[in-house]
Amino acid sequence: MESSTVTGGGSSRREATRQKLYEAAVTLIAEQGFSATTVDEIAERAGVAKGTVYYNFASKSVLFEELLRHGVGLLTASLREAAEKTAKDGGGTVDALDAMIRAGLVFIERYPAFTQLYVAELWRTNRAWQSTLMVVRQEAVAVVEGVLREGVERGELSNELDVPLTAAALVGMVLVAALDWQSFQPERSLDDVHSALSRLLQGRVSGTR
Amino acid sequence: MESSTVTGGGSSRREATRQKLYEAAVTLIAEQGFSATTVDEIAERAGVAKGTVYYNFASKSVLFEELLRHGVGLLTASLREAAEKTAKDGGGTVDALDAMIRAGLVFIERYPAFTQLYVAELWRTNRAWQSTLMVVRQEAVAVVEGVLREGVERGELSNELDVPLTAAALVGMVLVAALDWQSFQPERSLDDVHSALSRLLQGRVSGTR
DNA sequence: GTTTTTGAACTGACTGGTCAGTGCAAAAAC
DNA sequence: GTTTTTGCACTGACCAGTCAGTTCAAAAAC
Repeated sequence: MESSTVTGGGSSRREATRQKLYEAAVTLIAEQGFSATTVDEIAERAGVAKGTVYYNFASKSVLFEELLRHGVGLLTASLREAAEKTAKDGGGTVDALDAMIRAGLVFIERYPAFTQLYVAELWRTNRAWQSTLMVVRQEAVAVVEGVLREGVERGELSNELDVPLTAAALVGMVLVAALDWQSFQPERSLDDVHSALSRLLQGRVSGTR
Repeated sequence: MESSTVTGGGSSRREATRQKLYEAAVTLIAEQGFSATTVDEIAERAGVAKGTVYYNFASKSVLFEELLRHGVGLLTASLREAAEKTAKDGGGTVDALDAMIRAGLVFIERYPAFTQLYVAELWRTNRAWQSTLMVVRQEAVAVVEGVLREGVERGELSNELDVPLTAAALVGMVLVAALDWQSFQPERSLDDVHSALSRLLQGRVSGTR
């Protein structure tokens, strides 16, 4: 029986184990933080022995770094797809941003633990995995920046717009609103959250109507 | 000389020691996280003996909780003051929001470590200090929600506006933009950041001019 | 003289990482 | 077709080190 090659990685027994370890680690680290999560816990949750963790990953930190890369890879792919699909359907820049907001919300709804963990670690300094985190952050923000920049070039967005800062602000808006939604108002629908953010993006906050 | 710490002024000798401990703890925990920070480190950084930590605080967790309460107290006071001052000067709701954004940025510029730590812990679950965190979060968000709600009542904001979600989104926008600013573009001025966020708030993103 | 701080020793529980050994399915040898 | 070998993936007991929290006599500050 050979490789039913799923995207990017082979599907050996080993790969399945790694996947289980990712899933176990992401939940535990999101809840407790990296340091408070023990390798024993991760192994137990994944249903494997502790030694297996070290057979598959060089160290606890390396497991975490690869988890980060894996997760952000999924996010950027999703954002990029949303932007491209909008462009192909003849939508403008604002439509693309709106589609990316929705894609971001869908991602966070699906992988809340990863999002939580990412936010918690992103601005720490002096950590072993800081360089990985920087790279991975830039990948994600770059997608948003790209759409903004193109919008400015095409005259659809104000040329006074500060691309990097606005990108960060938009990402933050979605991130925090979504985490708050998940944590404190889980009964709300994704559409609710999306329309509230959409309204904010399009400046339809002021005015009585 | 008072260095920038999250604590306000104290009077007794004991209070001074507590402040030194807060200051040491906030930096270390922001950088490394709660679990990775040892009590020995905190004591050393504060320049006191380990025994002093336990003379002043019942435990490491209690020290952390009191730190949280104090820091968020300062933030909410600052936000509230900004909103009230704007109201007194005859500004509208949007002006009040703008003033609060600025107040938030000033706070984050002054206490970056506290902000970082707060964001890192806010959405965690199953932590000992979760209830403290919830209370403290609500205090802060309530200020923003209050201004939004009043704006809707006075017809200055759309009555379709989702108050809690918009409040969370605004807070997130400021938080993430500011942390990104501090971490990745520290050369930018506060005014730069403020005007970019202000533009976003007022929907002056679209359009060429 | 009372409050606060010191500083070093100690405990008991926990943690990241190691390693000799097991299980097993496919390949090789017969 | 049966037996033997190979080597990958996994196991779990074990180790050396670490940390929160305690204790306390003595000093310092007030």
